[in-house]
Amino acid sequence: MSANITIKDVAKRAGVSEATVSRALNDSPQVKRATRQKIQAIAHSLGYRPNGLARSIRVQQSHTLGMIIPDILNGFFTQLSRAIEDAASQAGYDVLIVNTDEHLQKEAKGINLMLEKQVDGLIITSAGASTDYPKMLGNTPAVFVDRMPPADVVSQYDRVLVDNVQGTQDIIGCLIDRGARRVGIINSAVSATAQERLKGYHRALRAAGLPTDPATEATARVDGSNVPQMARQLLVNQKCDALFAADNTIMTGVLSKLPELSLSDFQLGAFDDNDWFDFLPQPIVTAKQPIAELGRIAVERLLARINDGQLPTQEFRLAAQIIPRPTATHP
Amino acid sequence: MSANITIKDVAKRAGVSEATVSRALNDSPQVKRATRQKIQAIAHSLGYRPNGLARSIRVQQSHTLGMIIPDILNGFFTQLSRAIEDAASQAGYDVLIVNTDEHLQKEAKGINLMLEKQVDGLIITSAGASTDYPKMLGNTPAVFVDRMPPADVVSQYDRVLVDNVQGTQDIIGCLIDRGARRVGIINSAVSATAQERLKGYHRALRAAGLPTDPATEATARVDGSNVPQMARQLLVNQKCDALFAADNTIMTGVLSKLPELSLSDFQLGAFDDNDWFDFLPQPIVTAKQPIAELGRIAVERLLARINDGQLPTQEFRLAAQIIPRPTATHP
DNA sequence: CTGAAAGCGCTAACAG
DNA sequence: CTGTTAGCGCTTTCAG
Repeated sequence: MSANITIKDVAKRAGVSEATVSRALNDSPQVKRATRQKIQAIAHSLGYRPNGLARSIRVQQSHTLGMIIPDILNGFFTQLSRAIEDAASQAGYDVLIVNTDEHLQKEAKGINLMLEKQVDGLIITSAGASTDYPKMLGNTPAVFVDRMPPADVVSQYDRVLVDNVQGTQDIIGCLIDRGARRVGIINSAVSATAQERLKGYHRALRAAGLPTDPATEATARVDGSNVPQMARQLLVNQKCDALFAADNTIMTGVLSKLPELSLSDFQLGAFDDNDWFDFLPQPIVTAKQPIAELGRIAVERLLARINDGQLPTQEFRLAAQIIPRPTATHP
Repeated sequence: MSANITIKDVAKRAGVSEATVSRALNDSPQVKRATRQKIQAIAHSLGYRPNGLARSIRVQQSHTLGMIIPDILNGFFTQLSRAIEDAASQAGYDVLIVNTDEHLQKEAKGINLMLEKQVDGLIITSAGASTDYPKMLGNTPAVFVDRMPPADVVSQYDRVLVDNVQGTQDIIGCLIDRGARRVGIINSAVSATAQERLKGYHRALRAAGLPTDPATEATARVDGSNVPQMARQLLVNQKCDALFAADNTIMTGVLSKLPELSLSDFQLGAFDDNDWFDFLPQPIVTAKQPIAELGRIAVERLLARINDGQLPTQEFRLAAQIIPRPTATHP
């Protein structure tokens, strides 16, 4: 951000006022064709580049969206961020991304940062239910994706999520159809989502007339560090014949433990799909989230709210697609 | 970016001038302790949030770095972006990310965007050798990571890369040590990098006294669409007993084709490592890039250049670490 | 220690 | 169709 050439330089060089240059550069129809072209030519030859900050500050909007995600290394969020970027850029908006590492403090810092950068709106995947979002956000529009805002303020925000209950129920149902009689679950630590997935798990068991057993239900730490040990606990000690991992990270933890357990004849299910699951010897039944859709709707909704702050808030629930995996290629 | 409360509001409320508020908020030592605390309290109670754009425009720097990457879905770049974000934020800089999808046009648009947003510097993983960076960038500092800038302007920019020759040579050498006699390569389309990796491949063959054969050398399309077919060509038609994939994307293409070829007794090597490679039945020898280092150095260097535009440019070559994979766990 | 005033680069009335 | 003027929110001389 060094001594750059400004609108003033162009104006001087073109022998017109700054206002005219501004108009010409913005293709205002109310400037003579000839002048406009001349000005644009001069601007180009001078290597003029508009200062977006100055513009934003003047017009009172940045045309920029902020996005708060907990872990960019997690494939789900990488894809989500990609989807959101695509949708936003199609609407002429840029997006700023901040990683929270699931830390509330980093999240707070990130949100602050974005507000200072004057984003027009925020897309948030919350790192925790304890944050006072209304106070943090002020009147900056926000939509929550993938994770619910804290219960006491849900109704104040739009949210777009996947149907966790149904998705989980489908997976477990599929495992049972294929012969599972004792299904273990390693759930995530994210409260609302975890509850829904647990509910789906229970429903599937009940629907099949199988008993629930607290001994087959475990909850992973947010960093996943205790997952391998839990996998062992459930598959070996508890003799589960199928194991459900409630998300991406958890499934990875499970997979890392499997070789040393050297079991056979058990099934695997997981929420969130990964392309490379196709390459594994052990098939995994997954629920694939409609990530592009999630992103598209979130952006759409956020932009709508930016244009009309009074819009009533809404919840969007999208169905997850079950990928049974052992099919054609996996006999 | 709606009607927010400004420094003026705080000043009025505190009965002081805007200047004093500004000083107080920036912890200037030249404002009386009492006034400062009072002002800060008022600012807080009013929910005042500084307008970063206004500040940036005034002080002529944004404390923001821009990052241009070709594909955020590629694990290598996700990790790289993460590393860069970490390093930058530690230095008090934010980072803006733009995805190019390997499209020169998107890259140009992205760079433009960042410049308009007045980033203080740019970290670029170039999408093509044909771009006229000096013209695009003007005097905004930039460092190139992972991919060389165009040959005619290399010397104008800092670059931080991995030692592709050595890394590849190590992988191929390892495959040969384990018995490979006819090693195929599917190279990437990225020119400079590809040449280096091909060189390493040739060197390893020569060192082992093996012949090179153009029939065992293929080049993937940038989108990887023809990789599966190439894998078939090399492994089946050309009867290679080992296959080297020059990057992440290519390896994925190869893996997707393997099941239907149902071969046995062949080896796999790849540049770029992925955690999930550990879970595959077929071990893969990889060269793992020191991504955190790459990011750290890039940021360090960029910041140094921001502070001193006259700094002589430099090239950093980091060693890739070979992961032989069939070890302890893979007998 | 604090205030008044100028100005970063840009756009939006308001005149002409 | 174009110029003049004012001002977005902030920091920074320069005075006091």
